[in-house]
Amino acid sequence: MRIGELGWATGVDVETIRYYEKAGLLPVPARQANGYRDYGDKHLERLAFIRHCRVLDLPLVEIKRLLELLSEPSAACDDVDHLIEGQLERVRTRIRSLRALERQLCVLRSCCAAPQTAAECGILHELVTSAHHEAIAINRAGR
Amino acid sequence: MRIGELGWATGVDVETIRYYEKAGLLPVPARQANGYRDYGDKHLERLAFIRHCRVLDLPLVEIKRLLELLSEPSAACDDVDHLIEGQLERVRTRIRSLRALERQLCVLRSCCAAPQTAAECGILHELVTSAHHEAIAINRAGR
DNA sequence: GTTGACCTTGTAGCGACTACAGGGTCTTTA
DNA sequence: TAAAGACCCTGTAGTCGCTACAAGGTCAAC
Repeated sequence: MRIGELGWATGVDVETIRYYEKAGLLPVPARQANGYRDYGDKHLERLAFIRHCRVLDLPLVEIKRLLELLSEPSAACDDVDHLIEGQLERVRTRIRSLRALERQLCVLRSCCAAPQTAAECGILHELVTSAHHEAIAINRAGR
Repeated sequence: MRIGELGWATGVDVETIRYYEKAGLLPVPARQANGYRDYGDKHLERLAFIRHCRVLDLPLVEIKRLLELLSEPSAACDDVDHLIEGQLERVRTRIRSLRALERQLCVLRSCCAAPQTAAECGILHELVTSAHHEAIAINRAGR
């Protein structure tokens, strides 16, 4: 099948497919007589795998490693554990960080009482004040 | 003060400060006789503001808008509400997405029973299977 | 004078795409 | 047959927000 069909089958943009090929994630495919790329089931399965890993937010370099392990059936699979554990930890850290950010934004939003001018804006006032306090704190902490 | 001192006072890297200046977030500063940038309190406060907004994960383009509003005291501040609401919504969406991702990764991690080879790896097996099912689902949904 | 910290401008790179530009191929329709 | 539109190709550049050089200048301390 041609690249558009592969993209249609996997939900991956054709330009992204070409990018993955260039990045070494997808093997160079055969070509039709007119120069068009010609993909088979192997590419389809491999690209679906890559996409699934991307949905899991795994970086390409780690996806590459997983693909290597898939092609080395006798290799030890502790790398796989480590990759997934690492990713899980990153996700958890990010959730905590975003939770804190959500709380801050909620506080900030509550500074807004009613439509008014920028000069009277509670949110802007709070942003400026918080920034000022943070700069002072940095100075005290010796950054 | 020179750029290093400004960076020290705000916790922002000197290269990032120069980047912000180039991006139009910071006004072009005065220069000392030796060509070094010379910053005053105005720049300090402004950069602290920018940094604080970055901590809130606001994109630079929105920070720029907020800075504009700060310099137009008579402008209506509903833009500020919109920016903060928008950011809050983005953060919440991202949290939900990461939560789902966390659950997936936990399921995936539980596929790992013991150290074994890649051929027997429960995680890899699950990744491949899930990718396959997703590709089929995409076909059914007409993507 | 030397050394090391700091400064300058300009360019390039990171990660993961995404969007052209310029040109070729193929099918359908008038 | 020609035109139009969809699809394809390679190569380059851009997005976002930094971050890291390269090459060279400035300054203070030793």
